[in-house]
Amino acid sequence: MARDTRTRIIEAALELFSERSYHEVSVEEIARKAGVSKGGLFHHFPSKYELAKAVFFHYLTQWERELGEVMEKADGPEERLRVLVGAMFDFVSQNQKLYRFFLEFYEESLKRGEWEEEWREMAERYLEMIEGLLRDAGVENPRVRAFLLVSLIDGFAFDYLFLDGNVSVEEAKRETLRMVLCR
Amino acid sequence: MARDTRTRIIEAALELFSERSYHEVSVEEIARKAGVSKGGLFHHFPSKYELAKAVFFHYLTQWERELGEVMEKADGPEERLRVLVGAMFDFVSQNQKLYRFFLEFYEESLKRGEWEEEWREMAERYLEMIEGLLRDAGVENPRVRAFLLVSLIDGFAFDYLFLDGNVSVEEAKRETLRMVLCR
Amino acid sequence: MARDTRTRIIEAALELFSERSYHEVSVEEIARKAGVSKGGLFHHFPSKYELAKAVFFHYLTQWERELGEVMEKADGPEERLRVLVGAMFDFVSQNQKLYRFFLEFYEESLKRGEWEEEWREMAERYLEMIEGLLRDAGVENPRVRAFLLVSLIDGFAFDYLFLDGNVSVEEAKRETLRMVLCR
Amino acid sequence: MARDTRTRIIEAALELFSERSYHEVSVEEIARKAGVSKGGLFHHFPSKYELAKAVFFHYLTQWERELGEVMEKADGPEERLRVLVGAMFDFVSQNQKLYRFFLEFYEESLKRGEWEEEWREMAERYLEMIEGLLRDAGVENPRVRAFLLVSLIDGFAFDYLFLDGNVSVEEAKRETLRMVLCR
DNA sequence: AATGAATGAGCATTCATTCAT
DNA sequence: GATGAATGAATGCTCATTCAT
Repeated sequence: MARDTRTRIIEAALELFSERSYHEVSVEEIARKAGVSKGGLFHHFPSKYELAKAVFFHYLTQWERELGEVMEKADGPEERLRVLVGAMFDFVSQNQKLYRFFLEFYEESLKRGEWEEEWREMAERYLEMIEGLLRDAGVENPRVRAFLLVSLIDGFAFDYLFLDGNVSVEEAKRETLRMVLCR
Repeated sequence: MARDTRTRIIEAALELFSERSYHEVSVEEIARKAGVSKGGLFHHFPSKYELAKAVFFHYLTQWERELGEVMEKADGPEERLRVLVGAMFDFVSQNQKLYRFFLEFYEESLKRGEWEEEWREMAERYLEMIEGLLRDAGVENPRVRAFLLVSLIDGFAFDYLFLDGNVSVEEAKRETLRMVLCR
Repeated sequence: MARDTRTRIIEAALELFSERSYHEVSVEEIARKAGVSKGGLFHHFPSKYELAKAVFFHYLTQWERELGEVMEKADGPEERLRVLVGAMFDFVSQNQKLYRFFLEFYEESLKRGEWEEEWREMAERYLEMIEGLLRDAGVENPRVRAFLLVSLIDGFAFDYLFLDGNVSVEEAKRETLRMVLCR
Repeated sequence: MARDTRTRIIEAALELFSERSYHEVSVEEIARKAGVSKGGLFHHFPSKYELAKAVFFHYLTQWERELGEVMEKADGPEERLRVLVGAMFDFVSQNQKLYRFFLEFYEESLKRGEWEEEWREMAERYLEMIEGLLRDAGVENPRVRAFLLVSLIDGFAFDYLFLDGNVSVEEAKRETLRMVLCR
């Protein structure tokens, strides 16, 4: 029951955070959508920020699991990279607004001076994984390229939101892969 | 005199919007910093949003002018592209937070259903300019690449803010250019 | 107009703080009583606590003025002491609840770590004045007695509130004076 | 077992009420400190106020017992008075904040319109005891003096909290005794 | 042009208390 | 006896905006 409510709240929050920004969504609204009272929500999460954190981790974990599954099936660095880039673009374009929430929460936590270590480590792990793939694929400067690939995806999430229709996701995947593997 | 006050407000707003997010900066604060009363500010700008718009255009215009000047001195598409990419990275890394405001305002205007023709045209002009350079440089799929280049820069602005130290801007310029020109 | 509102708020606050405790009186209530909106109240005072501070000083100043006037008319240390003790008891018994607010605010400021020099000095000045009178009257240990006299008044304010009917203020004045001047 | 929990709750509550004010200490906090659930606490006490009442009586009883023991050993009214005053000052200065809780609870109960009778009787008994000692010691107006002595102690509890360092407790005892016995 | 007093809706959070289990 | 999930009312405070002067 408790677990249920908690999950219901997280899901309601995610749905709302995906539509509007962190500051635009009120706790009241989340509670209403989850079918709990405001007090009930605060019984499960000590603050709006902590709720956002829970939402973030809930879906980050899920995303990491999905990514892992997809990549296991791929052979060789280039193929794995292709799968990775494909998954990243798919995620970004299918969860446009959710991605925005991720970036937004990222910032909010920075502002609170929380967590710098954890973020850095998480980002580092992520970057190193991509760097490894690029190195195995024989790319020069794999570190820099890994960083730029991540930037490209993050920026795409942003721009695709506003400029969509201009470019197809499939084309974007293909060109990105070509660019990133360029010798 | 009127002109002066207006400009002073815009400058104060920019400074604050460069440090904290749109919603975190209050009109009161902007007015105080500009040395005007709140009423005075609203005399010049009908709303906070319109002020943000003015700030945005003020600096966008300036940025376009600067970019134009720099690019005029460059010969040939590749050289011009090099100059352009260099200028974009410089701007982004030297005005990290300001860039965030640009993206933020971009969104705010979307929310208001104000993504008017004017803006689309601006973005289109920007993309076309880059697309033209890439085409002249003999790159395949110049349209997609132009979009991805812009995405890369936007994402870099975001990520560089949090992950800086990982990658040098100069290296980022070089690799980006190599990738974007990759045949 | 502004001054008017400010004063009206202070007066409304005082009236309420005299009836119920600091934490029991809500800002909303004060605003309503003063005929202002909550926002209006916060325009004049940045926080509930700062409003309380203003109330405190408003009446402290008034009390000091009144006390000064009364004491000027008295000759000789004993006579001045008699007048002082009389005024203190009168104030305390005529403004029972107000006195409670003073003590309460005193505490609140302590809690905020705001017991600044200013306050210590005020208390010191007060104690020294009484100490001086007692010394001039030839009392031993005038410092300790001054402190105990103040304590007695403060405690009387408290106890008189609950136990009144037991003791007449006039008798209390007379005995207090006798005790404090005891050789 | 039931008894144990009850006592544990009372002790936890006292400890917290000694540090912060009645309204600042939450039921949740008391429960946590006592190692009970909130529901468990409410199982033993129907409301926060009733818990406070229990705390109050628990310690009042203890205090009366201790005071009784100490005074039994003293001979003659003056000696007994000396012991009493000494014990009162010691208690007040060693349990500064606890004393505040007593006064605070006193008020809270007044506010609830509860108990006026009981308080009055308790206070009456207390005052009469002191009055008796003073009368036996040959003091004039023993009733008024008893009241003023109690006021002095109550006020001292308050002021000592803020102005300590100014006066030593031992000196305060001595002077108080001298004053109260003054003929 | 400019001031700043005033508004009102909105927000995150707290907390004593209830109740099904 | 005991738990802890849930409630709902209350609270201090923020802020873009309006308007009389």
